[in-house]
Amino acid sequence: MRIGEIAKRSDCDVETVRFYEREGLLDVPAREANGYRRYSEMHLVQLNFIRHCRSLGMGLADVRTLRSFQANPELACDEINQLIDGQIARIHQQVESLRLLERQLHMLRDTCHANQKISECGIIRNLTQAAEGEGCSCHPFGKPN
Amino acid sequence: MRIGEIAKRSDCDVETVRFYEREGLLDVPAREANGYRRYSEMHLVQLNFIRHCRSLGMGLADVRTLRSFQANPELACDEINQLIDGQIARIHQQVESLRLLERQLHMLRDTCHANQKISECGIIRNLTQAAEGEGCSCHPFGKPN
DNA sequence: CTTGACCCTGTGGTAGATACAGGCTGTCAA
DNA sequence: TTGACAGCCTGTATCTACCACAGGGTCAAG
Repeated sequence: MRIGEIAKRSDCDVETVRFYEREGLLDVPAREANGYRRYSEMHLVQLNFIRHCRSLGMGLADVRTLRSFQANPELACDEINQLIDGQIARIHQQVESLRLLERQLHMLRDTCHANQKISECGIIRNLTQAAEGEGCSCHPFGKPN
Repeated sequence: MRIGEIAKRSDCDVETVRFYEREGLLDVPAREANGYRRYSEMHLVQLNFIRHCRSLGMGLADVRTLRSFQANPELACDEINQLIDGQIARIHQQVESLRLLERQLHMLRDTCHANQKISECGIIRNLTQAAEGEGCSCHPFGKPN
């Protein structure tokens, strides 16, 4: 199949397929006489594997690692477990900080309900006061990373 | 104060301060005779405001918008509410999809506990099978964005 | 007089794509 | 036959929000 078809069948962009090839994640395909890429079913499996890992939030470096593990089936799978555990920890961490963020935003939002002038807007006042180090009426803000 | 001090007092990097200036988020400071940037307390408030918004997960475009609102206190604050509401929706969305992701990763992790060979590893098998379109023993995987 | 901590500009890199520019190939209809 | 249009090619630039240099200037202390 050609690049347009494999892209459609794996639900991603044509440019993304070429990008994965450049990155060494997807095997280099054969070429037709006119220079067009010619993909096999194996490429489709590879591409779906990559997209699946990406949908689990893994970075391309992790995908590369998993693919090399696949290529060496005699190795022990401790490293795979570690990789997945690391991924779980990262995601958990992200969830926690985003939930905190969500609560902070709700509190901020509650400081302004009515349609009033900006000079009286609780949100702007809140954000500005925090910036002036005068504390904040709705919560103790965290520092950016 | 000089750039090193304002950076330290707003808990960010010197390069980041120059970056905000280039991006037009932080007012251009005066210069000393030797060319060094000279900041006032006003700049510190501006910088803290930016860092505070960033800590709430807002993008620099939103910060720019908020700063322009600050500069026009006679406007109604409907737009500010919309901006914050949009931010809340984005964060909520992110939390939800990450929580789903976390559950999926836990299920995936549960398919491999023992120290065994990769050829028998449930994780690799799971990821590969999903890629082959044979379904997945632990859950229905979502597609990447 | 040298060391070391600052500061300057400018450029390039990160992740994971996305979006062209500019050009070739292939197929269909008028 | 000609023209339109979709699809493919390479290569480069763009995006976010910075971080990390290189290569150089400035300044106070020892």
